[in-house]
Amino acid sequence: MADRNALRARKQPRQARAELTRQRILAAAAHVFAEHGYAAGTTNRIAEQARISIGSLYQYYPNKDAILLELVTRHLEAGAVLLNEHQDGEQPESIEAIMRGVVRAVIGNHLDDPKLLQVMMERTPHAPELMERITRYQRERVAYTRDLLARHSEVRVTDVDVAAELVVVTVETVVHQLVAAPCSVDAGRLEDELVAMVTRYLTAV
Amino acid sequence: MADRNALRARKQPRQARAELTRQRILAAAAHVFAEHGYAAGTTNRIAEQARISIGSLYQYYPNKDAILLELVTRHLEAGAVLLNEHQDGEQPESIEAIMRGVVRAVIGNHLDDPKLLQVMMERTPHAPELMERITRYQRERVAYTRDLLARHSEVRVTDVDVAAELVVVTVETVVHQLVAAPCSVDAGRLEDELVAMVTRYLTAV
DNA sequence: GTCTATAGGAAGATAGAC
DNA sequence: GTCTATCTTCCTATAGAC
Repeated sequence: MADRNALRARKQPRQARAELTRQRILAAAAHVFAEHGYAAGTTNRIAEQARISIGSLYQYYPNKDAILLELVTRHLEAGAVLLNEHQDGEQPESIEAIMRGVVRAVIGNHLDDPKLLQVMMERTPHAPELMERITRYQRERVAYTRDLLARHSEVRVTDVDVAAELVVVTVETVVHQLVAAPCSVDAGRLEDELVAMVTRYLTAV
Repeated sequence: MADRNALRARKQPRQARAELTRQRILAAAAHVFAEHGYAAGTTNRIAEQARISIGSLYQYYPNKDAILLELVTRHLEAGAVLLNEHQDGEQPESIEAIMRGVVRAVIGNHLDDPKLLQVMMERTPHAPELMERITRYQRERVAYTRDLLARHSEVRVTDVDVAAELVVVTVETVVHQLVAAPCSVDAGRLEDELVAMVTRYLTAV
């Protein structure tokens, strides 16, 4: 009994430290990838930024892609959380209000680190596991949007499948562009107009 | 006189051959980049595909990025040509017809090699010359679109600057996505709906 | 002008001491 | 469990023969 407690007392701190180290590596990787890109964001630099040795890094992650994969996974999870938060207000809303919520959520999830997002996007075609995860996430969002459009009385489009695909792709990619490239016109205005565009598309007579 | 003609006779074939070799290198590079990506699309592979030695390749291009830069330049030029072709029919057209022409032109310019396009996009943030060229091209298209919207009587948007930026970004990025990722729904339908979306946005009362 | 051979350098990942 | 030192690999670019 006393032995078991002693064992637990020793083991738990170790696992907690390990989890903390993983977090440090992820945070360091996010920083390094954002600053240098994927190729120049070397594992040595990541280890240095995390203040651990390169040998230790490879004890927590088997290779460089695995680090990026976990970053992407967390990014998608955060996105899902933001979207669900907004869905929780279940009162019947206008299409415009719903679309504004979606656009805000997507912007919110991308705003903190646009350059890291760039790296994720540029690496996706080359890492099958990454590709598969992002594709699946996108499919879920399209399916959810399809149901939303099918149910909502304001929606006038003939083919909800095509419309859902178009709306999801449009919001995602346009937001990517807008947060990545600080363009000449005001960002707030562009948000308004993006919402207006998809709303008019979905509700036009 | 005879000497000059002899010189010309010798020189011209050489320049023609040289230009041909450059073309071969570009074609090979397009193929290799599309198949392997930028990093794994090595200069050795490009030379091999072009059936010349690596040493010869470096006599025509100073480095790897210069090859990609010329590919991008030609891609943008081809895009400009396609867009201008459609503008030549100067009869007053509906916004929908104009937008359909633009979307068709962008799709046409991207359809032949979506994967090469991916490589161009992924490399752009890391090569300043590339970035600058693409940014300039985009600015020109936004300016042109702004004037078009300002003149056209069907257009109802309040701020043509914001609208032009949004429309250009939307068409470009959505088309990129759609040609890159063969998605579940029909491509032709998506083209129609993309046209419908921007048209309804621009002409909504 | 085209080639072969290689310099020169950097990156990912591992071995083995502690 | 963490570190240092290094192995292996591979790429860009060049030198120098022909």
